[in-house]
Amino acid sequence: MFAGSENIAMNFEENSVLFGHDPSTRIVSVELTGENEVQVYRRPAGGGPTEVERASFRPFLWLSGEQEGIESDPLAGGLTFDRLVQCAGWGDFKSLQNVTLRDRSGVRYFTLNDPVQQYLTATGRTLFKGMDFTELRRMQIDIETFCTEGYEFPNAEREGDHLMAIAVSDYTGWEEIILIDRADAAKSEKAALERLNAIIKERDPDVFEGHNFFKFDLPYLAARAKRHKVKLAWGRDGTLLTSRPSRVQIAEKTIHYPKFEVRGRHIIDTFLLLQLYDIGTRELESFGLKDAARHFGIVGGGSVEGAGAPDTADSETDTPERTYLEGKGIQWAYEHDVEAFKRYALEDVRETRALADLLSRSYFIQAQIFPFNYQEIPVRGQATRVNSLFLREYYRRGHSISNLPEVRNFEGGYTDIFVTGVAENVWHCDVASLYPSVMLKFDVFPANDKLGIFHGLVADLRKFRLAAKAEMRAFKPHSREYARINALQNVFKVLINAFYGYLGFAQGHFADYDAAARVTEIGRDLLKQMVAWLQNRGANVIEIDTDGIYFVPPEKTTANMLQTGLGEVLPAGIDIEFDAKYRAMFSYKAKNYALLDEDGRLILKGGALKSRGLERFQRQYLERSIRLLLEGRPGEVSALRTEFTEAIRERRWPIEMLAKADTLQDSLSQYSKKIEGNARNRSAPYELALRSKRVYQPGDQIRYYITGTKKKVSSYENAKLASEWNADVRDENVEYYVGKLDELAKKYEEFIPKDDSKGYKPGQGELF
DNA sequence: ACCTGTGGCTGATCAC
DNA sequence: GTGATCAGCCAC
Repeated sequence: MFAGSENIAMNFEENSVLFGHDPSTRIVSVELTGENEVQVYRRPAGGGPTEVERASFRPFLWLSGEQEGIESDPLAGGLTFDRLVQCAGWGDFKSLQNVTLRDRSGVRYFTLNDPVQQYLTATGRTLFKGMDFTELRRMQIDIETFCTEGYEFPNAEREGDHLMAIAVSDYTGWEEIILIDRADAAKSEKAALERLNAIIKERDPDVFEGHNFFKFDLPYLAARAKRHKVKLAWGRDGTLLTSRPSRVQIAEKTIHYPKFEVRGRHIIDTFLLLQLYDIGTRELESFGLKDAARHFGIVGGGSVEGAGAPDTADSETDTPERTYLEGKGIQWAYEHDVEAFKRYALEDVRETRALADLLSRSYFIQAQIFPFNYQEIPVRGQATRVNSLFLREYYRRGHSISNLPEVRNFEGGYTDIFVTGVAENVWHCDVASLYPSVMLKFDVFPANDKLGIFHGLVADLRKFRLAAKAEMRAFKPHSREYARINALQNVFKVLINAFYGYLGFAQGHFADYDAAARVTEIGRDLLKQMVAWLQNRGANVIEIDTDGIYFVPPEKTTANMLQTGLGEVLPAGIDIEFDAKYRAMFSYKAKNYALLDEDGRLILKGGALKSRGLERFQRQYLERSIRLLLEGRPGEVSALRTEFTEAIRERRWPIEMLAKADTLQDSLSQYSKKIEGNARNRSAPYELALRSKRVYQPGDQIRYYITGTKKKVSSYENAKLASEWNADVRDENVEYYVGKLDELAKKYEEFIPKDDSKGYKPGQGELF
């Protein structure tokens, strides 16, 4: 099928389409260092100083058709980009792109703007091959800052603000805290920055890790270094830390940040990794270091309990330091109890290290696969990563490249709801990896993929994943080997799913919208078949979404019977899993439901039930009332409502219960422009951000609450930042919040029977 | 100098 | 009041 696919069983890395065709090992970084020179940094096996290889490099671009005066080589296969232009150096490449080609209208070409991606694509090299994650020299940095009294946020440019400490640790467990002397802050701060420089030189890390590193620690350090005229020469070739504005797409959000870079090393921000992680789980309360540590069960010392199993909300992972400093603040400790201060600061780097242990492993593996520097991997989208595999293999084979697809809309998954209300004894089944299975079973692949890369990769990745999962079972769940293989099979899983998305990716050279539409169409048909089959057997189907079905089984049925029966009507290669049974389900609307599992755990799904856009009191009310409903105690709901109403009226709650958090999507200037042009309505978070002195950027969260006395107020005119709330004044709008609770309760009223007797009629359908 | 997809629900605002 | 539109967030 394609090179490397014959002998995949023994070693994943032998698949050259996936891992690149150059077997060079132990590369830790690649940098463009001259017009036609790259430096390749290597970690010798068994340790020792980092080695540097200087390699020559010819930048290239793809062209459609021969062009006068531009030397190019032909590429096979007859696709749009059928000529390859090799340049003498980076300067020539830029001028060819920005001057020569820009002036010639109608000439089609495309380039990779990242020189490292070009080099890795052309050579087939990737980072970290032959290395284990534990060999990566990771260094964590966390700063503590002194904020002048009367100000809420630290500001590196403000007179009186300064560093209090720089805490540093690394992958070996080594730690150092560099303390700044308050009595002579200026001199001491300069010395601290110089000490940091010395540490970096001495310990030679491959990676810097920090939490909110790009938006806080690094700009702060850079600003203080500038002030003291200290050069942050952190590069492996002695060059300086640099930065430029950049952005990253995280699900529906675009986050702007200053991208910092260091030659020969990588910078990883666990804040970013945390947000990427949360796309899949959506269960994090916030993206703060402490909340994340709590969520993952990271104890103050930085160790992880239960190998990253998320903890429950009430588990106690607070350390004495946190409890001690609660209320007093770290700044107080800095001035009055320096030992407690140091312990606290060290806790931060340890937590950062533990968080990076959990979250960065998958990007380490991906750096072995994709032609990007390690730092680039998390900020590139999934489909972009897939595209890079196509480009690398087609380049290697001297094959022409397809043009970008014609973008069009296509239908997605089948979603439906048959019954609303409460049901007992609910089962769930789904099709195992629906879209990949459909692609393989029904041969749905991109039409322009002449080399058959797509088919080969999806098939191989699936085999790898199954092999990895089998291999995993040989190890203890908390062992290092288990963690390594688990991370690997997870990367494969994510990657497999990315291939379907790639079909509908506007920037994918081999994307194919007809194929994407065909995949979803087959998926919808399969689901409809399953639903019909289940209904014919007497099952009561409640809700379905894309690849899964919730239903009440017919009497005297086992999951095995259903699985066998369904298996007979569905094509081979489409496998059904009956993966869960629930005591009860509350079906509300499409994609919105609650489940009570066998252990009494409540699972909420959907924006209406658990959106971050809901105020905390609404989320708590929903959680508690739905639990009552599912546990057959609906009669207690009205008491709950009274309890909440009174708490609001008597102003008993802290503002966190009432405040709402919104993410700014647009920049403030974009917002103002839209308002002026009547392109959008005013909204409270933006109005607050505009009024605030702080600089807000897209992706920043605003927590605010509503003031006033009338139930109906326009929120953008009556909003205040949660941080401006004063517990002694208590100006939250009681009528407004009681009104919100009333509306919420009303929405669910029809599902609550008058007494605790079971067997009431749900909204529609007839379950009981 | 960035970018996987579609489907669905809700709250806020505003024109009618 | 009501419907349309937008923004934000979520399921898969």
